[in-house]
Amino acid sequence: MAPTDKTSDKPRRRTGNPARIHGTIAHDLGVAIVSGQYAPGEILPNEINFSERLKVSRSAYREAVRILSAKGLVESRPKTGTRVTQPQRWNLLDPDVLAWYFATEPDPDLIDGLFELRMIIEPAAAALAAERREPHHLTIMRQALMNMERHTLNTEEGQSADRAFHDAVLEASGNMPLRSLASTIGAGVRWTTVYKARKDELPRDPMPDHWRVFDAIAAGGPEAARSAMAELVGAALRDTARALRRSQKADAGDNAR
Amino acid sequence: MAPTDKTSDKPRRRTGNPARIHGTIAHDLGVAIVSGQYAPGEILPNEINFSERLKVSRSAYREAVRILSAKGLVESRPKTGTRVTQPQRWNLLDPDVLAWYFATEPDPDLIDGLFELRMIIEPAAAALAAERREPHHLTIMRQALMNMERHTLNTEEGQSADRAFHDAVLEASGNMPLRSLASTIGAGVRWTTVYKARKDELPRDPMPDHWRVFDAIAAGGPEAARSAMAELVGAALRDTARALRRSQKADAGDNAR
DNA sequence: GGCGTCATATACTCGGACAAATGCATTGAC
DNA sequence: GTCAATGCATTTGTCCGAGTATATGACGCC
Repeated sequence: MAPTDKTSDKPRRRTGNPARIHGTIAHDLGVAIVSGQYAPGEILPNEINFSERLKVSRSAYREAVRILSAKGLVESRPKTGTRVTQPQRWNLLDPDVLAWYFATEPDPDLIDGLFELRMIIEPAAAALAAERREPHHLTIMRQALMNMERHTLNTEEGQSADRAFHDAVLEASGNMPLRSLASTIGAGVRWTTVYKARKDELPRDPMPDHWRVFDAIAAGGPEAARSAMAELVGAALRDTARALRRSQKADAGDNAR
Repeated sequence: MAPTDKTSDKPRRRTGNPARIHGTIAHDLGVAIVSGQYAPGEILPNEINFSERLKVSRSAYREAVRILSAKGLVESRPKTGTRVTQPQRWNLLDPDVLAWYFATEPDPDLIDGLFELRMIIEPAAAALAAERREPHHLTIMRQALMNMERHTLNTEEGQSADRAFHDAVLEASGNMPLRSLASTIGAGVRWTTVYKARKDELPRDPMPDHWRVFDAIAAGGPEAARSAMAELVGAALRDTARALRRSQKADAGDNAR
C-alpha cells in the first residue's frame, strides 16, 4: 500500500507494450475483486472520488470499469453506482479473469475445478484430434514435445512448450469452442508445474505419457488418444493434489506469511 | 444500411435498462466483426473519423472499443490504430460474443462445435451433479421440468425452462469453471429449439429424456446420469443436424434472401 | 547496405461541463 | 393511515477540446 509509482511488472500485452493506465487500473481492480477485497454486492466509490484517489482521470477510470464490466465483474447504473456482481456471473473462462485469480494464491477449489475440467475436456479433445489432425498439427506437437524434452519442466521454455503441446491438441480438435478453452487449460497446465515444483523432486518423468498421446493422435486412434490423455492428466492431477495437501499443511504451520 | 436511428431491440441488460450508447456501439461493432464485415487483420478507421461517422462522442466510442478489446475482438495501439484480431483469439465463450455470433445466421461449423462441446461437457456434468447435488438443486430442476412440460418448447417460457434445467445441472456439478460454461451451453440449447422449430413437427417428445436425467441425478447414480444426458443431447443433435441439412438445402434453392 | 534519427499519425490521458437515469423522501389525495 | 404522484439529489452517462506518449516508416548518415 506504499504510494508506489513503479509500474512494476503489472500488465503488459503479449507484444511487450508499455502498460496503459486503463489497463493497469482494470488489472488492479480485477485482482482486488477476485481476491475478495471488494465483496460481491459491494458498491465502489463513485467515479469522481475513486479516480481522484487512484490519481487517474475519470476517463481512464471509466474505461477500466468498462473492461471489468465486459468480463462480468461489475455492473454500473446511474444513481446506484458501480456494484461488484455475484461470482457466478463472473466470466471465469476469460483469460484475464483467470490470470487475475492466479495473481494471488488462488482458491484450492478453483485448482480442483480446473483439473476436473481438464479431465473432461482434454481426453475428448485428444480423441477428436486423432480423427481430424492435419500434418502441420503433428509437426507443432512434435516440436513442442522435443522442446519440452530438451529444456525440461524446470525451465520457462520447457513449461511453455508443455502448454504449446496441449494448445496444439485443442487446435487439432478442429472445434472452435474447444480452441477457445486453450487459455483456460493452459492456466491449469501452468499451475500443475508450479505445484509440482513445490515438491522437492519431480515425481515422474512426464515425457513418456506425452509421447503416448502424440503417437496415438499421429496414428489416428481416437480411443487410444483418449485414454492416453486421460492417463497424462490424471497423473498430473494426483501429483498436484499431493503437493496441494502438503503446502496446505505447511501453511497451517506458518501463517506468518 | 439505411440511416437507421431506431434503436430497435438491440442490447438491453438483463434488468430492462435503457441501452447506453457505448453498449450499442460495442454490440453493433461486435456483430459486424464476428459476421466478417470487418475482416481479421483489418484496421478500423481512426477514432476521430469513426466516432464522427457513428455520430457519437469519442469517449463513448472509446469505451465501446475497450469492451471489444476486453473480449479479444480488437487490439489497439498508438500510431497503428485499432485492428481486428484473428478469430482464434476471440473470446468465444464470452456470453456477449456468442450472442453477437447468433445475432445473424451463425456459421454451421459453430453450431456443430457447440453440440460437440455439449456432448463432452453435459454428460460429465450430469455425472458430477449426481454425486454432489443438494436438495435445492433438485427442487430447481424439478420446477424447470414441470414448467417445460406445461408450456412446451413452442413457447418462450418453455424454452427458458429448458435452459434453466441445463443450467441447474451445471450448477449442481459444483465445479466453478463448468458453471461458467452455462451461458455457452444455454446458447446451444436455445438454438437446438430454434432449428427444431424450422421443421414442421417436433420429432420427438423431449420430456421423457429430461426426466430420465433428473431421476438419475436425484437417485445419485453418476453413470446413469451420464448416459441419460448423453442420450438427451445426442437426440437433440440428430434433430438439429436434420433441420440444418434441410435449411441448407432450402437456402440453395432461394439465394434471394 | 545496415543502423540510428526524426517526423508523423494514432491512440492515450486529462479536465471540465452538461445530460439522463434512478432511487428516495416528501408531499398530497383518498 | 395507506398509497400514489411528484420533486430532488446523486451517480453514471455523454460530450468536447487540448495536450501527451508511442509506434511506425522514412530519411539520412556511416
